[in-house]
Order: sequence, then C-alpha cells, then structure tokens
Amino acid sequence: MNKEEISQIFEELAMLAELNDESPFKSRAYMNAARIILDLTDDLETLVNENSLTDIEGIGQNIAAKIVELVNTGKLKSYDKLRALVPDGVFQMLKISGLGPKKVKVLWKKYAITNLGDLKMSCERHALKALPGFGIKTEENILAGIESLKKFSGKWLYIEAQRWAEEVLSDVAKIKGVVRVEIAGSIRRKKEVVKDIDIVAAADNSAHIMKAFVSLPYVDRIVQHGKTKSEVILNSGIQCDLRVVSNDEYPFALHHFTGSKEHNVRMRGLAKSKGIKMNEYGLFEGKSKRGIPCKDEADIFKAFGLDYIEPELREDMGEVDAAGEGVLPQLIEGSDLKGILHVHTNYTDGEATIEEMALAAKSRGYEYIAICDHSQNLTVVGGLKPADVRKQHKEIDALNKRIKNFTILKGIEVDILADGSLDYSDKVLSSFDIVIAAVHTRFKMSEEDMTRRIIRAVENPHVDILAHPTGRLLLTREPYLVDMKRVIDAIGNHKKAVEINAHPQRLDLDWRWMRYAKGRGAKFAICPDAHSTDGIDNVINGVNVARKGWLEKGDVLNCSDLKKCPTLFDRLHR
DNA sequence: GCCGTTTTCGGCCCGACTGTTTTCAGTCG
Repeated sequence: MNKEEISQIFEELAMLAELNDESPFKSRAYMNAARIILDLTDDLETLVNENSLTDIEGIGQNIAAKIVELVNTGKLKSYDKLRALVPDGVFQMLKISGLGPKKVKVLWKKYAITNLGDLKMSCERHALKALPGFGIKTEENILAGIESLKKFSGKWLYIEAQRWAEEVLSDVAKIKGVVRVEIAGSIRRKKEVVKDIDIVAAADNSAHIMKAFVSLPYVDRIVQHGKTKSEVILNSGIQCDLRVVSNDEYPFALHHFTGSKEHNVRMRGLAKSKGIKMNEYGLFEGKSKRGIPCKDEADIFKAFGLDYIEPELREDMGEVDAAGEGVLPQLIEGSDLKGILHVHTNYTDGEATIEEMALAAKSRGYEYIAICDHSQNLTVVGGLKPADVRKQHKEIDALNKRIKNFTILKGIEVDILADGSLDYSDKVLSSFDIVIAAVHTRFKMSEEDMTRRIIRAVENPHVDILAHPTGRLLLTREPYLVDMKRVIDAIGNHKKAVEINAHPQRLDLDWRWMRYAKGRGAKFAICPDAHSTDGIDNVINGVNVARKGWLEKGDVLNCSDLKKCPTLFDRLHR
C-alpha cells in the first residue's frame, strides 16, 4: 500500500469522524496526518521497521498504530468497520461546496439520501426545505454545487489560474479607492495545482469595491457578496475570492490569505507562545485593542524575530524554525539561469530549427542551449537514428562557428529502454556533450521493475541528467510507480542531476522531494522541455517550484556560466 | 487524536458570510 492510498484513508477517517460527531480536533488530527504522510520523503515501511513513526510531529501512538497495520496488512480493521456503514455517495456529497458534515448527515440519516442523483431530485422537488436548517436557498446552492462538481474537477494548473488571477488583479487595481492589491493564496505560493484565486486589497471604503468586483464582465455567478469579503465563479469555472481591508491591516491580511493554512497555524502558535494574538487584522499584545504596527509582511516576521519568509516557502515544512535560526535559503531566481537545457527541434517533434531555438535563447539573454531531441526508440515523433545524430552535430558545429557569444551544446533526450539500458550504443552516446535519460514507454511496470530500470540508467556513465522522473502529467496522468527515494539516492551517489521539467503540466521532479535530493548530493537541471521558441519561457515554472523546494542557484546546473566553467557537465562525471 | 519548561488533563487559530433564524449554526478558508 503506497503513501497516496494510506493518506486517502486518513482523509476518509477525518470525514468519518465528522460524520460521527466526534471531536473536531480528532478529525483535524486525521487530516493533518493525511497531509504529513503525503509529504513524507522517508519510506513508510522503513519508518515502520525502525519504529520511528511517532518521532514525526502530528503522529502519535494511535495514528502510528494505524499506519503500522496498513503497511503490514494492507488493511485497517477499524476503518473498514466504520467505512462499511457509510455509502460512497455520502462522501461525494461532502465534496459539494456549501455542504458540510452536519448537513450531509441530516440528509443521509433523516432523509436516506445517499447519492448525488437522489440529492439533485430532492432539491428540484423542494423536498429539503422542510428540514431544520435547510431552505429554498440551500436547495439552489446544492444544485449549483452539483453542477460545478460535475463540470469541473475543481483543480487548475498554476499557469491557467495565474493568468486569470492577473486579469482580475489588474481590473481590481483600477477600481477607484484601491490603494494596494495583490494576488494571495496558493497562486502566490506558486503551488503547481490550485483550487481558487485569492485577491487581497487595501481600501477605505470596501462596499463599492465589492460591488465593482462582483460586477466584472467575466463573473459567471456570485457565491458570496459581503462588505469585506466576496466570492464569485468566473466564466472559466474557477472560484475567485476578494478580501478588502484597511491599508493598516493590509500586510496582516496579505499574510493571512497567502497561507498556507498550516503555515498560519504555526505562526499563530508562535504568536500565542509570546502572548500575542494574531489574526488577519493585526498582532495584538495581551488584551490590547491596539495592534503592533507593521508596514509590510517583513515587519510581521520581524516582530517575532524571524527573517522574511518567501511566500513559496510557507508550507509549514520547517520554514518558521529556519527563519528563526537565520538559515533560510537564498532562493534561486529566474535571472540566475545562464543556459537552457532540453529543447526539441524540427529534427523530431519540435516546431523550430536548431538555429531558431538558439537565437531565441540568445535573444532572451542566455549563454548556451542544449539541443536534446528524442532518440530512435520514440518512432512516433521520428526519434533520431545514429545517422540523424551525425547530421545534427554537423549542423551544430557550423552554427557554433557562425553565432557569436553563444554556445549550442549537443544533447539528447535518450530513451531508457524497458531493461534500463539506453537507446544508443556507447559510441553514439559518447558523441554528445550532454545526455538526458527519460522513460517514455512501458509505464505500467511494477514499482520494483521501474525503480531498477531507472536506477540502471542513472548508473550509466554516459548519463548526466534524469528527465521528468515520475512521468506525471498534472490533472491528467498519474505518475508511474517508482521508488523516488531509491532513485534520488542513486542520483546523489553517482553525482548526477535530476531534471526539474518545467513544462507546466509536468513540474517533475516534484518540489516536495527537492530538499531530500539536495541533502543526498544530487544536482538539479531546470529544463523547459521546449517544443517551440516560446516554449523556452516555460523555465520560469521550473524556477517557481525550485523555490518551493528551497533550492539556491548553486544547486542548479544551468545556473553555471559556460565561460567560467567550460566543462560544465564534466564535473558530473568526477 | 496530538501534545507537554503549566507534562497525563485540558487545551487545540480565528473570523466572515449565508441562510435560517430571531441570536446562531454551519461552512469555508
């Protein structure tokens, strides 16, 4: 049983606790455990064998025992017993916006509604309005909630959400009276997948700003329209919240609505331990109504003796402690990238020529580019045969003579075959400046087979970088089964690099693994996997997640200057 | 269910909006 499955069980245990009217704190503890398990870099089996589960903050005796049972037997008797009493449809009902455990329980127990179909019909017949706590509006909201549940998964790629957020931001900024306004929430934290858009604004008179906001032309539906907080659904289907506070309150509100929730809880806990109450309006000492003045977020952190914590780091993954000890990383920035690695050309499935890709990179201020087309195994895109490789290398040699102050590297994205061998002979492989190895076929192997396959490729002396290590496509395709920990250990042991594939749908290696990988001595390569000149700009997505992974420019290969370090990739082979 | 320099009980972050209610529970972030 893998982490995702075990995490899912704790999520359901949390919902079951709510449905069963247990202490809300119990449910919260389960939810917390679900998140911890998902973010864990250590192998669960190892932790079980070492008997060290309870060393993890948030995992006590009880939850540890449940994890042990799940890992050892693949089952959890207490969960199975509770779960059997609740129909699947009840869990689906909990996903409807506006319906929580209390109302769902009434629907289920008092009205025997156990699926979305029955719920929809009951709302249409106005059968629910007689129930205590329900009314016509509730029925309408449930119907709208069922529709959006069906229409949208409720999750969005960062770049899509970010684009819409920028549009709303610029329109809100134009509303008269708005002093400051920023995108907050998970978009500001640069999460790879987000649920909604959060915007925070500073203004004196919030009422007319709210009116202007809910009247924006691309607002499809108003969910909430209050004096200081409103929530709408945009035409695109994404939810967008606006919060308006006074200019003095703005830094606190921005921090609060940037989250994450877990980071906020941590900060509030710290505040409380110092006798300070912290909310979205300020910091208040004791019972004082007058807050500690802060002109920006940095002042808030300073008030607790903390260094400024970048939004990307606010995931409660040790950033508050690190800020207190002054050991936060100097996060990588887009301008730190000196070269572009991993682009495709019209030799395979790219749109542009080698020259067009090179000039596009040069015009963006980069010093080098590594052309990494597909190898022969990938016939669907016309992978390069050895003769094509020779032809491409000749063309690169000629271009390098012609294009000044720029270097084109001879690279390849070589397929890792099913047995872990590579798609070319040693002779062909040694003709490249840089070799990126990737899995593109046979995704459905067992975890053990896939892990061995990839590790064998990592151990191959020709390989510099392991591409998109899990093969995931966000919101589309699950990652293939692979033991990331063992793969990363192999990369570190062999002084290789792992790709941070910056295609917005990949963002693979996942940022949650980066600190572990760094600790194991792995290097990173932020690669656009560009199939056109515009695709080069994807690198920024990779920088975003690298920042979430606490990476500094020294961790990333293509932050190196090719002139200062002509054998940029040779050092990998030491 | 978790946690502990207040250590085996009694806390656990805090506030806005809605709908149904007639002062507040439920939901959400």
